[in-house]
Amino acid sequence: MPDRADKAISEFVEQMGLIIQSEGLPRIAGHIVGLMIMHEGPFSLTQLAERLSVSRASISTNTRLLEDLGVIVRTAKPGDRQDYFRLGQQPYARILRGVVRRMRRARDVIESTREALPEEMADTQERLQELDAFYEALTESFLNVIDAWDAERQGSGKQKRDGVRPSA
Amino acid sequence: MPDRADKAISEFVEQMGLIIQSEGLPRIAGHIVGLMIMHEGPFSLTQLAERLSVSRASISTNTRLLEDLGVIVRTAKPGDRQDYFRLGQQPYARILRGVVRRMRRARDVIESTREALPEEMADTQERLQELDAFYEALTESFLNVIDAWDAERQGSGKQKRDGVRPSA
DNA sequence: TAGTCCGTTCAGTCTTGACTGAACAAACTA
DNA sequence: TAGTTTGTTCAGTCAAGACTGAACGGACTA
Repeated sequence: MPDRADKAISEFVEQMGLIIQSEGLPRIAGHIVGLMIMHEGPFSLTQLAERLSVSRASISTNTRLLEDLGVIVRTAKPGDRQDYFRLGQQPYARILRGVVRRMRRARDVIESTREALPEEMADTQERLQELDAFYEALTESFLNVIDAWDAERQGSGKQKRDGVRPSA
Repeated sequence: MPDRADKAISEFVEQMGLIIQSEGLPRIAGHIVGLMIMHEGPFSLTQLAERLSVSRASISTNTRLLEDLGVIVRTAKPGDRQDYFRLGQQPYARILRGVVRRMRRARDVIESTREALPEEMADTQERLQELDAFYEALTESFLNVIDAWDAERQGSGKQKRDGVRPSA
């Protein structure tokens, strides 16, 4: 493999750390995802720790986190006691779902604030309403992207839902 | 004003700090925006510092930041040497534009990585392509929300653009 | 001119949370 | 049984960056 490619790969892994970090996840989680995009794997916990030069404790914590998000999956090899990890299905959509959850929580805050306000504060109510509408539009837009992604990539599934979606 | 409303207001300001923080901005910036949603203002720098119980230095830094983003605007009162601040037009869309900028930078990383990889790594290329396509879909979706918002709220402007947008 | 009011900037402090090392439990091996 | 291997957990360390206090420059006033 040419030198240039090697450098590009390690740089990509590094950068994915920063990108993921800006989505609110630990940097090492990004490194793991980045490495798995570069090399299909699967990787054992020890391999990940060595390859990324971080402690096994960190890998354990972050693989657990990514596993909970559904971004990576834990697999096994017959006759091998180690756990192995590789990217799951639609890993990026999974990360996006986390963002949607955050927005839902924000809307809860907005809603409960509105309820507690007296009617006199009409203009405040209006500004809150506007903020809420913005979040709603954004959420809707996100879910559409996720759906389209599912429908297109999931293969034969044909999982596409219709326009109205369950709000829960 | 009833006690309950008071409590709801300060809690909202507090929560907006956390929400904005999760978008990668300082907490105090969120407090400022939250306060301005609750009370139209405008507020002077000193008023903001007192109301939020933080130093004037912090307010100066964060108003500057929000002003650069276009989220708030600096205004003046005749015969008053102080600067005053209030929410700008489409403040939420402005914040979103920052997110779009981040995604554009991520796509640059992806693109330059792909260029540096040899053709042998076909499956890696494919995974990168998939990640890039995801970002593209997301960016497109964001810009649609922003456009729709502009068109609807900007008033009579009728600024809505057609489907294809300038990629720069 | 001296004095006051503003906003900005910068060095330093402090808080948050990522990361590590070590201890541990469970599952296996000899 | 004792000894490995493997993954997890937790107290402690460390680094990034938000926030503060103090000093500064510019604009105004008397």
